[in-house]
Amino acid sequence: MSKPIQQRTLRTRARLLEEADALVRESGYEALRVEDVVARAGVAKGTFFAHFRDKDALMELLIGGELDTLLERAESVPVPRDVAGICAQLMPLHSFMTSERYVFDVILRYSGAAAVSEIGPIAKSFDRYVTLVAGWISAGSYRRDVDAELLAEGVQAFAVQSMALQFCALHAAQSFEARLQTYLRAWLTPAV
Amino acid sequence: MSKPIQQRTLRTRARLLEEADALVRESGYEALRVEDVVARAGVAKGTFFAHFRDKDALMELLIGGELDTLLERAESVPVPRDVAGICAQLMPLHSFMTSERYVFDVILRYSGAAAVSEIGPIAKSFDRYVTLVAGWISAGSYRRDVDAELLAEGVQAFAVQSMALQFCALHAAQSFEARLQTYLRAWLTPAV
DNA sequence: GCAAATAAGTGACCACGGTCAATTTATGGA
DNA sequence: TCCATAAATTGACCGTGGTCACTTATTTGC
Repeated sequence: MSKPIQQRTLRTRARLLEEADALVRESGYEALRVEDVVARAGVAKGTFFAHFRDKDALMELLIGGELDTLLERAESVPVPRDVAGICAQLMPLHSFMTSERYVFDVILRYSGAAAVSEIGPIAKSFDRYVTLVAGWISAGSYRRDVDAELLAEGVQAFAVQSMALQFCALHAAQSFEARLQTYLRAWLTPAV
Repeated sequence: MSKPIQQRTLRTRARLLEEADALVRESGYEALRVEDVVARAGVAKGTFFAHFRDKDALMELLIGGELDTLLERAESVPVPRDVAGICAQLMPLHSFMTSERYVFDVILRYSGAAAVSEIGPIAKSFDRYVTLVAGWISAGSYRRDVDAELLAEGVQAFAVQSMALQFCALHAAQSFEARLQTYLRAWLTPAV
């Protein structure tokens, strides 16, 4: 009945992750090749796919890990007290998300959980993002006619929109941060 | 100096598009294979890439064409007079966008123009969407503290968010239309 | 300790998007 | 009509993600 995970398995998996991480640091996410990872880890290609469903599963781990680190940092700082503060505090996160077009695409593709039973690292981060921002909103003085959770989801939607527009040549005039602030002021502090 | 486009070119391109369209109607967008398209069009693989930069360029044409048809229809109907009306009128468009996960991903990836000089069909549709909705908002009685263009961009952001959440198992409880209406009421008619 | 059972790892192979030097076909001028 | 030039087409070939029948290593029962 016992199916203990063999030491070998852990070592192999660790090496794969380690080398993948190193390769990403050297040449970025988009340039990552499975063949390079296995070559440097000293295993066969098939071994890679015994450890990760596909290349994207590894990508999710790498990118999700980075998102988690950045979220951690954003959480461990005093609550921002206005829209500009919220934008500033989320900036490192948004910078990373837009550091490569490829990264942004992967994040969007995996931001939702495909199945309840298996919530991927990126989907988890997206939830954490909403929870974090909802907390900030609850603590601050923003509109009260809708609840903080919904407002936080809106912040995420506007952040995604702003990031997408940053990649768009037609909307390059306005900076990412300026655009996001405009959206969030209209969303969080409407003056009707 | 004359460089008239040969009849042959037009015929080949038309055949490729025609067969691709037929294949999509038979098996959906995700299942489309370049090899199948060229086989049915009776040309070599290289010919395909002489007509389209890559597979995605064809995908953009097919999906962009569909979006245009649906936008046309949405434009040729009386202006909706409330949030529910806006959602209803955009429904066919949103349904198509979420008809396949793959379609949604392609749309997101190409919703922004990579270069001002070359705005793709999908990016064009996204602009048209914003213009259309901005017109509706100007004609209706919604908040006036920010301009219609910005509000329309917000509508698009919330539509994208709602569609993304529809693919997410964690948020399957609420229907797409209900969620979008909740967002849009909060966005277009805040009651602070 | 040893054999059977199970887990881990291997690498030849496939699918499919994309490239390019070579070939075929069309066009305009003499 | 024929030739020179340019445009269109070809298909063998490549890169890379992913599969799977088989081999090798590890654990378990006796």
